[in-house]
Amino acid sequence: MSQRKAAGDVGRATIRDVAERAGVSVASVSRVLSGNYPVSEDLRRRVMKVVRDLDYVTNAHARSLAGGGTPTVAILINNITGAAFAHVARGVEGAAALRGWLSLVGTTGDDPERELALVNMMRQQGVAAVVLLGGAYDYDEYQLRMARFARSLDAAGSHLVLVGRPPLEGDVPATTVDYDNEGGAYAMASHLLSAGHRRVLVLPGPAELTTAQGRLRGAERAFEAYGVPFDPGMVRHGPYDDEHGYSAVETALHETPDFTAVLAGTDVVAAGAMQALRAAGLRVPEDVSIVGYDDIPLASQLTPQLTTVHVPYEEMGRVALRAVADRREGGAGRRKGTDGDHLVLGTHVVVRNSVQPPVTRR
Amino acid sequence: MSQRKAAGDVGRATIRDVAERAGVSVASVSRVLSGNYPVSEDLRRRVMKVVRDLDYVTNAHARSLAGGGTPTVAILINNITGAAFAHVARGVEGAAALRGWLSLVGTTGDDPERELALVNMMRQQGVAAVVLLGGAYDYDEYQLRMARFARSLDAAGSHLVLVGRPPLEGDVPATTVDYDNEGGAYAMASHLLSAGHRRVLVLPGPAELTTAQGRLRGAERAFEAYGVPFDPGMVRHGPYDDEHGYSAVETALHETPDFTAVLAGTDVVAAGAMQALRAAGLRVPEDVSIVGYDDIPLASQLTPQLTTVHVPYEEMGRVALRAVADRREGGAGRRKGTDGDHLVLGTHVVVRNSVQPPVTRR
DNA sequence: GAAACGATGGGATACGGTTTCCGCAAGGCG
DNA sequence: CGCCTTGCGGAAACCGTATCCCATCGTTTC
Repeated sequence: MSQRKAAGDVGRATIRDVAERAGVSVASVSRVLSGNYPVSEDLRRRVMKVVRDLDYVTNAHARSLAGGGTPTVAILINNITGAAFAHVARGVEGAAALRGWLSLVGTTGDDPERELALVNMMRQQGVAAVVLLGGAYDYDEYQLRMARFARSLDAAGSHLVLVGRPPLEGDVPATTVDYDNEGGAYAMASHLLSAGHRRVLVLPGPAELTTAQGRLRGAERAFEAYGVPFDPGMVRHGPYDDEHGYSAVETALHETPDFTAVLAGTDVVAAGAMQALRAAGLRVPEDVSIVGYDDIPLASQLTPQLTTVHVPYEEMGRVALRAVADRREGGAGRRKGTDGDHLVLGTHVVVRNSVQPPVTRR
Repeated sequence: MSQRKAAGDVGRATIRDVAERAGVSVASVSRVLSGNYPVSEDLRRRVMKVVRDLDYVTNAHARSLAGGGTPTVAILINNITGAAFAHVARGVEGAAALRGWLSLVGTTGDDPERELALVNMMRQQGVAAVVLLGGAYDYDEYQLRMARFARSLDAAGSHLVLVGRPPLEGDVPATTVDYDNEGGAYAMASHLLSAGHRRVLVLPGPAELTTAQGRLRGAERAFEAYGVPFDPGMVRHGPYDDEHGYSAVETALHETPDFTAVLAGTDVVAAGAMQALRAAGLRVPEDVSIVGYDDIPLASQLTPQLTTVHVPYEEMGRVALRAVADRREGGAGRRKGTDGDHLVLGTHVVVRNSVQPPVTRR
């Protein structure tokens, strides 16, 4: 089993092969390729010819070992299938590509364990930054582990960026790019209340997810501001998917059928809710109004088009990448000074056709 | 600017640091960590303690340089926002994670140039395989370049997998995982024809995309089989997005308003078409029937729920990964023999509520 | 015409691990 | 009691590239 340098070796060509074949030193080849050192035209031509002949490409691992290499951002996403996250990822990727950075997407499958494992894996890859997408889990232990990762990434010269979740507590070296989650929910609920709705079915999402908590809080605050008593019995937690929207409405129609509007924690949940109402013979928005959250493309494709809260997901992705890029430029200079560690982007209600003033029913 | 080993060095810890601090040799540390060599319990304990203290992780680049390292699959996707591709990606990632492989997603932004650039970049990364998602462009030059990449990936010990597009012509070392694209379109069109529709607006997608071509061909064959003349004037090409669906229907309502059904090349296009019909005061499916293609979640969230062609996207992703994994196991043994280079998965029509027999209109 | 200098190319070394080859100590057996 | 295994730790040789330092050669200047 001779491993090395068989005559007709099938492995990839190395810089040494190129050098040998061109009759020059490896240093010269490296210089021709990286271009940061003057080389004679003759040498360049000779080397490039061999490079083409051998179809040589430099080994990225070796390059980054030797100090060079392209900065890479890792994007950790719960579910590649989620439209909102996909938009953030696109924002990050676009901004990364602009700077010649590489980006890498990992999927956690909604599993906190896997998320932590991936962060670790990224650390091994020596990425410039890890961007974590989506709501955090509100367990103490989870938060603690996250903080530990932030510190250890920082120690390794990398950096943690949290997108779409609240910042970590305490003095943790992480950047957060967030949006006005609670404010959006407040505005959305106000929209419903000002249309005259009083009995509102609230489907905020999973109870342990920080985004769901914020959206619920925003709704509560709106009720308070309007002087309308908030009935906790009208809140139904559950996953961010259309099945939950469907089943929650189905159950509610039996248990508390007097609601005139549904405040969904997500456009997808709203879509499920809409199906359930229709299956029960109710019209939207004539009989029941519905609003969503996120403003993913689906929102405008539903019938009726969904009134929802617009979240600047793609912009958040761009901002997140810019944050880590800037921090890199700043370098050792002002490491601590201008932390600017918590950026918050605005949200706003997009009014479409899924809300009408309530009518007495049944 | 002293680079190396300052006392309070902030860089990541190396295996040498661990060895020194534990009072053992680097070899011992490596053995403890990789676990493929017997070590005494005492040694293991000592090393592990230091590893924890220093929060050490092995450098993935160095490891893969030295021959070890985790196999990595690169997934190249046109648009991370496209639901169908996202499902394939999820399939690949799931199967990869199962084997302990890493996966990496790159986005081409529908730009053939960038796609080729990314393939090259992946080659540098030394990935085990490159999975290319989505329809190919039907330019000769493009196909040729793809073939070249397939060969050069193969020469570098990697492998190209084409998913959801027809195989490359000639003797090219690439695996193709495809679905019965034309057959699905045939079945879908037949469904419409057997319901009695004769004047059908066809929105296959971009003319230069192979998937769109296949879907159009399937439809034509169905018309032929039913003995119904196929009117090329009813075909409108355009991008795979809802805007195209909307504007195409809008125009068609002026130019050829006698159609009783829309055969969309994609569920998203169907969604756009549905909006346009409704904006024109037409009901779906009472006045006009609509069918889509892909069966992404959107299809069942629309009102009415969309009759469409189910494509096993996630399964395709899994199959694709299995194909490269198997090929790796097979190793040098039977490199050429069992090529099994072209796998085709079945499609089927999913009947929902967007089709009705036609009624005379206007 | 010689010395100083700029432009280039080559050799050696570092990057952070893995792995092979050795050597030493302990244990088993005759 | 001595010799031969067996087990485990240490030194060194790579993996493929970038870069530092030095040698060389052709110019330019005094």
